[in-house]
Amino acid sequence: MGTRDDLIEVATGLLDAGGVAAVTLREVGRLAGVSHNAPYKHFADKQALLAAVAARDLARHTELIQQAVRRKRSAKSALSEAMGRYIAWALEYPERFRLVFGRWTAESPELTASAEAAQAGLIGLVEAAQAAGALPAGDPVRLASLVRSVAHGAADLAATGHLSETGKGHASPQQLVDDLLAYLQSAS
Amino acid sequence: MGTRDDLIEVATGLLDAGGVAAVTLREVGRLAGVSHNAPYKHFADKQALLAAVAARDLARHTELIQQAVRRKRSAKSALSEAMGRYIAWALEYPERFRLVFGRWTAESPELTASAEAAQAGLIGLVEAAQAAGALPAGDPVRLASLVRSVAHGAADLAATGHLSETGKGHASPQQLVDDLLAYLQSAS
DNA sequence: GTAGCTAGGTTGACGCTGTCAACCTGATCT
DNA sequence: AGATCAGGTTGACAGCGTCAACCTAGCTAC
Repeated sequence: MGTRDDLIEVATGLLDAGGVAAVTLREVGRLAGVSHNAPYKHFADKQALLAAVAARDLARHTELIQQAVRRKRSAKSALSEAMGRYIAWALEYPERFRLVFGRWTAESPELTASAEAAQAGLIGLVEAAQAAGALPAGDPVRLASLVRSVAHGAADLAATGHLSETGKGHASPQQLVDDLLAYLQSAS
Repeated sequence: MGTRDDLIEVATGLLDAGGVAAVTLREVGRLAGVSHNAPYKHFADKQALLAAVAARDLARHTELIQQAVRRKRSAKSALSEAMGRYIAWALEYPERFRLVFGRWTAESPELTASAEAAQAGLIGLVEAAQAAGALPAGDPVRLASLVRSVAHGAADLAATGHLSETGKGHASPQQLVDDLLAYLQSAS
């Protein structure tokens, strides 16, 4: 039971339970039933293990979004749902979210590939929405960045508790994204 | 030279230089010319030291934004500049930015006070822009959250290198904010 | 003026961590 | 059969956060 995937699995559990600080190579080994140094046979580094966790999670999540999107008819509601899933993921697994979108010192090719695939999918959605008249014309890459920034920023602020600081008037991240899409439509 | 403010200063330097992992109580003490345990006379915890760093930085930065905004005439350009400073800060001191807007386990009253002041200032800017017809009507709190989400999301993505992943078509965070403001104006 | 309190500093220890080095073992290839 | 090697082991090391105990200068109360 000391396979590479086992270690990733165990590390993911620890990450969810206690944040990135709780992911310790020794504990990962212990929970996987191997010695404290066994992880070094699969990962050069603690960073490398975390990168593998992030890459697997990002890839799975990206695919999940794309599956859900394929079932939608309206380009606008597909965009909304894609961002909704992004946000829901960030709120349900904030530690994974923070890990995936944190600073990567050693670039993992696995990770960047996943990220690029996600980005490309989003741009496709934006182009479809533009063709349907739900979004204004203009560089779809730039428009996609705008939509993504709102979703990412709202999700991050919400996940860290910095959105509801005023106490009331609390708009959910999903509502903020939908607000943006509505404003964009009325500006197109 | 082992005063509380000295320790905060030293910790901030370490944070900028090598990330939050490089901030070690022992090194802080060493650089401040005191023993490895002296920081415990001023801070209960490493967390408490980091909270103090974040609180001071957030307060200074918030005031810097408000000063700059007071000099502006147009509400819209004031909003743009406020968000611009927010973004510039995030890009220049990404580690401080990440620290300030990360998850806070032990809530520091200093910190939440600063954050609330910043939020209130932004809401005031939005209301002024609405009165000037540069932003659509609607709940100013919600609109402020939207603007803040874009700025925060774009800044975070840019600071972590996740915005320019497509290689080209790179819109700067500031451009994204201005795009949003332009769309909002044409939708008002 | 002296006794006592206290803020701030010190040394030393503890367990935990990431990481390195050395050694072992069973399967696979020649 | 012998070599290679992926994968696992134990043991060590320095650095970390933290706790406990002790020290000391300066202020306060009497």
